[in-house]
Amino acid sequence: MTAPSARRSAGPTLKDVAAIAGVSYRTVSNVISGRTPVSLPTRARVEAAIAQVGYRPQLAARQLRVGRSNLLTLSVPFLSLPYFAQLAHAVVGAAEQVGYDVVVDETHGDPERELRAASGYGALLTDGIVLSAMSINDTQIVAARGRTPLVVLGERIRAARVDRVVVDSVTSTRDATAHLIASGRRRLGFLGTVPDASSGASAADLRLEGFRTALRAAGLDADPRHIVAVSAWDSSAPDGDYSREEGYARTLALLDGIDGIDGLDGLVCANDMLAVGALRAFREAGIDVPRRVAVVGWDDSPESAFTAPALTSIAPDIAGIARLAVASVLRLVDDPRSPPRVEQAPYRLVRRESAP
Amino acid sequence: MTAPSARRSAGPTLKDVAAIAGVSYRTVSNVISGRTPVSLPTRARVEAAIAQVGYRPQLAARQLRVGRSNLLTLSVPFLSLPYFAQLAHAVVGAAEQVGYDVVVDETHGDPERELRAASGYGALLTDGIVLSAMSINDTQIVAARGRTPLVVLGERIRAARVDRVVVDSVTSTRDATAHLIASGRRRLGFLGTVPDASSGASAADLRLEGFRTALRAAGLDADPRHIVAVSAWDSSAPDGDYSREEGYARTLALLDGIDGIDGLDGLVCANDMLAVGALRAFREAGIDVPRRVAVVGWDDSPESAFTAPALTSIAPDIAGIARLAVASVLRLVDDPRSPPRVEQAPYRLVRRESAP
DNA sequence: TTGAGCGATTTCAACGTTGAAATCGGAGCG
DNA sequence: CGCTCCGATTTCAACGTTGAAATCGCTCAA
Repeated sequence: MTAPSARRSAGPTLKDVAAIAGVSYRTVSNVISGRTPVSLPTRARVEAAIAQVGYRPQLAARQLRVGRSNLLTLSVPFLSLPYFAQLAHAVVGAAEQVGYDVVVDETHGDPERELRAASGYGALLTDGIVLSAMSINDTQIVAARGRTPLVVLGERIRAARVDRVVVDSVTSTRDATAHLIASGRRRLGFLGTVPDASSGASAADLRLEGFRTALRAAGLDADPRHIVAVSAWDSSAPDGDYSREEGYARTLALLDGIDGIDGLDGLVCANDMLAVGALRAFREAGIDVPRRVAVVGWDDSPESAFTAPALTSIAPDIAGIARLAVASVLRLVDDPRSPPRVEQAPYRLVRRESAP
Repeated sequence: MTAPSARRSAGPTLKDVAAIAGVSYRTVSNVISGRTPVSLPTRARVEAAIAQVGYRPQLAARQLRVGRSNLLTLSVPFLSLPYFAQLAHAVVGAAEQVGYDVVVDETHGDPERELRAASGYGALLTDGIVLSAMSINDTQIVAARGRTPLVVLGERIRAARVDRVVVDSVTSTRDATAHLIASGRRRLGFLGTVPDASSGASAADLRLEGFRTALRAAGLDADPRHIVAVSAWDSSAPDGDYSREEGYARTLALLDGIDGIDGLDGLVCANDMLAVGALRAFREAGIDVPRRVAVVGWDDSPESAFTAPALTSIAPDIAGIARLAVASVLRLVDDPRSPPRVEQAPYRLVRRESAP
């Protein structure tokens, strides 16, 4: 005997409730929405009927009728990286505040998937998209963008052709670098440039720029051997290239260079994951942090207070980013022709043991 | 001048495409679904028209018609905890494999929010729910459960009244504890019981049970002072009580006891976050891990390979959990009357420096 | 006593899609 | 030459909800 073609779960509808309450189904709708006045006895009967049959509104029908889903899409490279996990946490929270749920998408940093996200996934489901892009630039985003409201996180280009929420990578990394210089470090390195030039000014590029800016301001220069790239985007890496593993491997390679670290006394990392890996490499090599080399990261990921030594890091205001992103995308939902804006979220330097 | 009542974004519909292609809108639908044969020239014209107007299917309408959304809900306590971030990553990936998107909800461990998740959120949106419950038990879940297919992650009760995917907490923690005993540890402690007895056998309780089982098997006994509870659920804690901060504070308190750690030579932690906090406390107190105290965690969170010392931990097969959970919930979607099952996901002990 | 006014309720239509079934048009066959 | 058959296409209705507007039933003022 084959399964009895369980076509629909056949939940109760407004009509079922209405039949029990002895009113028109429109009245049930009125009770639920609360926008139209309903007399007290009627409301009581309807609510009883709703409870009795266990009615639950069918959001698809509502969405079809009113043209809104109260859903947002959040697209990040890797939910498994602490920064993006924190971000998702904050976005889900911020969206909830305004009555929205969040659909999470992961791009793995894949340009094609990021473009697909920017273009709206080829279907209409959510009211807006918050995209944390890592492999595509403004031009590509503008070209791909569809009708769905879109807000992009992270910097690429100054020109405001897309709504963005950014944390100033140049200035923040300059501050972090200046902090090292102020504490007497003179031979600084940078870990985490991305060799792929095609994508334009990535966050890593901007952080490197901030690094150089601080050096220049102090009349210093960086040894090119101390500017360390991570590998290009690789879909096979489970967490991309801004990983602890990558930081560990690159730092080991740096130490294995013919001259060893050759006087390096400070290392600025493009993010905390790389810094965590670097810390381990230094620890294994018996290089004392911060005595011999000071290390700073970027993200202030939750584990940074617990690494050995605890990691000095740039702490972006992730909750602020999330709030701004959600507010921006909802502004676009309300008025699609609202001109693009770039919002800045604050950051601060959190000093811990690795660069006191 | 007020905004021109931007009622709908007015995207093109099947009818618009049909008008341009000179066919009925049903034919356009046929082209898109690909289930009904369409002649080559017609298909070409339709596809051109689709591209021309930038048509994108309205998922709400499809969902209303066919009764499915191809959406799943994942409900976790905190996306900001690595374990749940990993889980979300894995669930999103597993869902994508079968054509589903994932709506993420966070309960903060709040029993009310967990019940709301179990009951299906009072509205019909997604086809099924994967719930990682931390504060409610099987009985409560069964009582609250609504029509929406539900799969629960984590153990509570053996009786299979709800579909579950579990990793055996008792056995795995027994293994971890036995590993400490095998390496010569005799005075073991456990960090992370939850004092709240009302909720029944939580994961922490089961892990404690595994801990005791291993001791008993070795003819050992635990000093009650070495069984350390974390605080009860507290909505104000940003990451709940299984946090690095909590592990740090509780371990410090343990060290501050009148007798200090009093011979403690091994510590089993209910999860990696607590262990990371404990490692820091030991480090600050100058207590060598693993020489003086060996430490094991549970989760094998990504940072555990990079802590100082690297953390020995139980590694649940998170990808496996996710696959089983998605498969289970989809089985329920297909056949709501399918009897509840409990699926076991494997785990392994990953030996690192903290307990070699 | 009647009509205006108003809160409560109902009627009607539409949102965009797909399952089911009807229709169309040409190829193949007796 | 007419009939059947079958692939291609269209027609029809329905999914469950809400905006807009119509209607109902009452109170109150003239």
